[in-house]
Amino acid sequence: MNSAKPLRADAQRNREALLAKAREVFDAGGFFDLRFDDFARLAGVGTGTLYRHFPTREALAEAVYHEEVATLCDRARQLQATLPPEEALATFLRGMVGYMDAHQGLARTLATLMATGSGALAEGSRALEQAVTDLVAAAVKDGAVRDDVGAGAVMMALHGIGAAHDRPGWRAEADGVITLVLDGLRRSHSGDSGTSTSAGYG
Amino acid sequence: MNSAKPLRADAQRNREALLAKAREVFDAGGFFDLRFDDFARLAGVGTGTLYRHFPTREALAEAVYHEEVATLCDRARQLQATLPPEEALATFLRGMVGYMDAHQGLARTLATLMATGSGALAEGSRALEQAVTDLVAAAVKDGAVRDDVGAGAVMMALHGIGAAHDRPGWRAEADGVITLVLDGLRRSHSGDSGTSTSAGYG
DNA sequence: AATCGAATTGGAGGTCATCTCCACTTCCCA
DNA sequence: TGGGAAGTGGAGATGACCTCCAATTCGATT
Repeated sequence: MNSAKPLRADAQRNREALLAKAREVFDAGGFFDLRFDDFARLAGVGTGTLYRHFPTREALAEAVYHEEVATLCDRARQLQATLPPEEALATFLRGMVGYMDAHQGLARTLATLMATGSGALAEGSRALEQAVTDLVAAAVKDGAVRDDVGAGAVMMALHGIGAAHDRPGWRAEADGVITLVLDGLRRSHSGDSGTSTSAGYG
Repeated sequence: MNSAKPLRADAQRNREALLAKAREVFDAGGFFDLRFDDFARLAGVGTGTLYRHFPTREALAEAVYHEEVATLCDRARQLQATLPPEEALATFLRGMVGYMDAHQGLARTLATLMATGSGALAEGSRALEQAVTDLVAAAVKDGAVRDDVGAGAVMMALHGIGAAHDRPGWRAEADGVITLVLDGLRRSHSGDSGTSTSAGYG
């Protein structure tokens, strides 16, 4: 996956400096308020260098995001290996909220990128989604969770939590969403939840 | 609420033209791909006029959004007046999904504006949230719905649904989220849902 | 260690969307 | 119908984004 070309020493150094500064700015939440040119200066390189390493703002975000996602995915696998399925899922989702709480700036940045539809996060998103899908699948197989609602719904809920990072009572409400999702998932697939599709808006 | 100054006839006409064209572009989903100046031309007015009426892109969005939200809020009140609380809530949420499905471009635009944190939607958001809050409150009072998770959580879920408008299986997954939320809400507030807050990420 | 080709740098300047400004036009009241 | 206030629109200033290439730095070779 990560291949092709051994970077020269100074290039490597600059790349590192850019990533480090980017992570810093991300967590501060000011990623989109900063002129991209100024960001280069902040990191101590010229604009040309910045653009050489990261052709767009999104590419830079993707690079940072990548590491974070890798951490989260590892955590998911670890939970899945050590806890009963339902508990693994619950712990992971609760943990995601905690993670976002601790990295609000990142959450904001990601939400913006998502909404912008940049597509730069496609790979990372897929990785995270795969982790969630696996957790849900295991819980379903275990019989602990209904099978008529896909993991995509859980992703949407997480997405909403991240996107709403700036609401006043964020943490409590985010925990509330997770509670609803988990309790909703646990409910044995009883007949009528009223999945009728037409309500006449329009 | 809408007060202060009686617009001159031509001004009124231009304003109308701008709003009409805006609604058109919104639903087509291309609101952010269009140069703002070109939009003025599209509507048949000069850029100066556009900026006079709507100082920013967001202001224009807000103006369009306003009418849509009013419709939705009316619908909510109507449901609340004619259906039992729980059913009113369920019908409203299902209806929201249907509405977004029918207005995907609008959904995308709103999601982008939300994430951008423009704040332009603050008023409309509050109105919608009030409607949801009322629906939930009624259902809680009726005993049909748990009282330990606020309406904010439901808003977050809706937010997530809107923000993810471009996912492949959107409609099915969106319905899934609503199902989870409704079933989660119905569940009698049983002791442990594991609302522990620290899972050791960050 | 000194040389040289190749990789990398960095910032000056081109490009383009946003927004302002004001000379002109349109409207409406007396 | 005339006067003046309200509104118009587009030319051009502003500023962010990105490209390009002369100068520099690296590291392999002798």
